[in-house]
Amino acid sequence: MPEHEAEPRSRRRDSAATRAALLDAAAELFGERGFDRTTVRDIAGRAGVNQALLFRYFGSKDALFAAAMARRGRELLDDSPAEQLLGRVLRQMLDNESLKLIDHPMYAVLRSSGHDHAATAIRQELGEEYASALAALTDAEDARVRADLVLAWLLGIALLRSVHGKEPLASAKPDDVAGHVLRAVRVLLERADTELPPAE
Amino acid sequence: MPEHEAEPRSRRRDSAATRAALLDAAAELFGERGFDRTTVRDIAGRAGVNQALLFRYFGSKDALFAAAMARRGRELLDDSPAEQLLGRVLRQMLDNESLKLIDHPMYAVLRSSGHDHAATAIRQELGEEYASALAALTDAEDARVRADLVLAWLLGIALLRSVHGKEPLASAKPDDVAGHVLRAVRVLLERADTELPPAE
DNA sequence: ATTATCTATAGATCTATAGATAATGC
DNA sequence: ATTATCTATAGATCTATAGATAATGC
Repeated sequence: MPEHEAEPRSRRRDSAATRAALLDAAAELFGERGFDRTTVRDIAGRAGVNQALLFRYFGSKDALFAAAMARRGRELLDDSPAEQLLGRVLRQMLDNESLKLIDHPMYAVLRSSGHDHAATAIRQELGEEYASALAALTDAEDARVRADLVLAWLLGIALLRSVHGKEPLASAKPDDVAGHVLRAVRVLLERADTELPPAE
Repeated sequence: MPEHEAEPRSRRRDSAATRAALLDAAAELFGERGFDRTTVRDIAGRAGVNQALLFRYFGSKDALFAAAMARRGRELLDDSPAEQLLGRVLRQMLDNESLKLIDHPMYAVLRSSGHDHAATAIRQELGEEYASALAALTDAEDARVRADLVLAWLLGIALLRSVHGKEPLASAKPDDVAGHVLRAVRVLLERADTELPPAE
């Protein structure tokens, strides 16, 4: 009988796999509950390992938070040309079927905001990179301010939809929402080569 | 020597004043640090009273949170006609000089989002009322979705500015920011009688 | 032999309560 | 006498660590 790779807790001793499992579990839980409401035991439990290993591999809860944010945060950013970044982020955020992106660091940011975590530097870095990409879309003098406003909108929409479940926004059709946002953002980012999502 | 009314802790025994002091302190601290990072001892300390009184007057930390949110939340809403609501909220949010509005329940919401507090019902109520007021500004079929998007933008801007201190947005001139937002929002709320703030 | 994993627990919080103390009103 | 306020502490967490156990690699 061959080994089932997918079996949750039949892993051999494998420090790399354990580290990765802890990072996955941490990203999910911090995204769902925020830093304070997530205990190291929750994380270790979801990862299927003992809670002491978390400290062995990451040193502290704070350091694990930072590591979890750093890992996933740059994915979309690195893969997208500036012109398509906004549309892609919107589509990821709004895709109701697969709310799998709940482990995107954005949610951890939303639910853990305003404290001095080790992850503060990483959060700022990511914010700067998103803002830069968006600012490149306009020639306006205050491009960075305009870009920050777009970023703020994205965060606000994620907050209201996924964190607070505000209706009717939470159940609105993704294309409709993205259409509204992209149309309004054109007013902000003048050089209007941001593409709308397909009508149907 | 006459009594100094302003002296922090020279109050006579006055349960109403103590209750009010606890509510004030709670609104401020929940707004600054969020629910989890604010301890009942912090609140009692800022109010200048013993921590046991908090439980005597409110029963639990959760109930105090709810009471603090309920008290201030409806002020601006009740005082503003729908057409001016957005502009006023923006001006309050963006006024750099007086960041006194940090005790507005919006910040407590931003910093304590996503948990099942006793205040959840009140938060939802307030959200509905703001959304209704904004939805009244347009004739569009999906007025409520559009209104939610405006609300999301306001929350996102507050989040990025006051909670994360994102630059250059945090230091941008209030009129510039408000101008951008109101201009873009016109695209969403078609019946465009939302007034811009004075140029200077 | 090495090292991944687990057991057990120290030490530091934090909410909430029971009951004592002290200031007011009749 | 009433009631606002304070003292002291129970009980429940939660992070982090020290040291024991057990699975792998040579």
